[in-house]
Amino acid sequence: MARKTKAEAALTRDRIVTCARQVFSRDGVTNTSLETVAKEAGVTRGAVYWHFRDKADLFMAVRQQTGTLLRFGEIRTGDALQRLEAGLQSALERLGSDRQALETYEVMLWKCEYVGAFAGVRQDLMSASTLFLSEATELYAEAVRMKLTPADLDPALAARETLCFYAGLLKLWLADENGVTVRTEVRRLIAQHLGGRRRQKAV
Amino acid sequence: MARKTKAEAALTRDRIVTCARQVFSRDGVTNTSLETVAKEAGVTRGAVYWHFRDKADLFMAVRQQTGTLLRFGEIRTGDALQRLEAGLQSALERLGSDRQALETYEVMLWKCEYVGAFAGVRQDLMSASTLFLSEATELYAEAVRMKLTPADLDPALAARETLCFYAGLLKLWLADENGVTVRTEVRRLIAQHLGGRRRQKAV
DNA sequence: AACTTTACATACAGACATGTATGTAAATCT
DNA sequence: AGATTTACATACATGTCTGTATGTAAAGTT
Repeated sequence: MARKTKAEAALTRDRIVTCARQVFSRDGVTNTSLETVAKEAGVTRGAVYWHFRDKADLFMAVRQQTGTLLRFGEIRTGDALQRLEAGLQSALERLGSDRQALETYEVMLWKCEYVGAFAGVRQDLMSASTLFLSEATELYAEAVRMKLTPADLDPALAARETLCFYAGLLKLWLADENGVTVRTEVRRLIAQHLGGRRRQKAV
Repeated sequence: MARKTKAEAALTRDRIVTCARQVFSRDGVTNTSLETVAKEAGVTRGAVYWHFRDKADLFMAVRQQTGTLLRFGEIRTGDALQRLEAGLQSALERLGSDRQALETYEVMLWKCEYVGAFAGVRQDLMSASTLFLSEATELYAEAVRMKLTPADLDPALAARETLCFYAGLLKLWLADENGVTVRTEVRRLIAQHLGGRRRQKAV
């Protein structure tokens, strides 16, 4: 068969990643054969093995193609607590509107077994958590300095609690297709979570 | 081979479930063959297929053998907020001390793909969430009645936030083998989460 | 223009998993 | 005590997946 140009090859690679994401999110990572991914992408396993070492490698590419859902750095308006809230809100909104992000997180949180070659990926996720923690801790520290919160709020601890809240919210949101637990209340939930940090007026 | 008595058969079944849990938590559900489980339990696949219809059925048995981690009903001392806190604390403590519970939740949260025959299991988990919500909502409602919280606290919403917190905490706790995110701070985290609900003294 | 490398498709070999069918000796039932 | 069922072990039939080796025609290089 005719050899493709570099640009065409890049497109092929991208198609493989996109199809892998879709198939993974439908059938689960382990249950997906590279043959299925290849067929979906209109190529053979040869192409898949050319672009990726194995399934784990392909999975990494899926993650990278989507990137990070939550970036506090992109939020620039409002006080520290508002920026925290806006960060969470925009992450969850993206889940609802961005199909690629939805599929990727569905795979990562519900359709993947973090075992063997994938155990490293879990470490990766924990690194993301660490990053979240440092950003959120900094924001909470700023909130304390600005006296937005009670003075005794521990920024690191608050950040950890927010991380737990966020991790659980993501996972439950994805599973809550019928809107019985959290999906219909995301906005209020996030607002409440951050609102609880804010200094109370009185008793 | 000699037929076993009913009691012996029950022991065999139990051994299979126990070994399945261990192997699942080591290799992941999908990557585990029933042959491996059988060998580990000192039987053949024949025994496994006698006691369980297929792997999904066996997985259900693993879950049932361990049961629920969190039971607010068992907590009887303290006010409503304290009972909520004690429930969460005891659940997390059990993860640290009860190896069976640890393995089971490790499988459910990190080593299982909720796809195909397992999609139903995810619905099951959501039912558990619903149960959590109704219990927690009731406790928060009681807390409001007893004026332990600000009067405008919405019990249902607070319960949902606590559910998210709990779900994320479980998942992160399991992944945090090095204690870099939440494992070393669980007690304080839970205390803080519930403490945040309590009516503030003053500003 | 010849040479080399790329981007795949095709072919091959081996391993492994699943479900079912069948065999069987002892436990349980009547 | 004989008939029946149980609790498995064994055997079979089949499908599937992986990794690699090899082929190839055009893209890219010198």
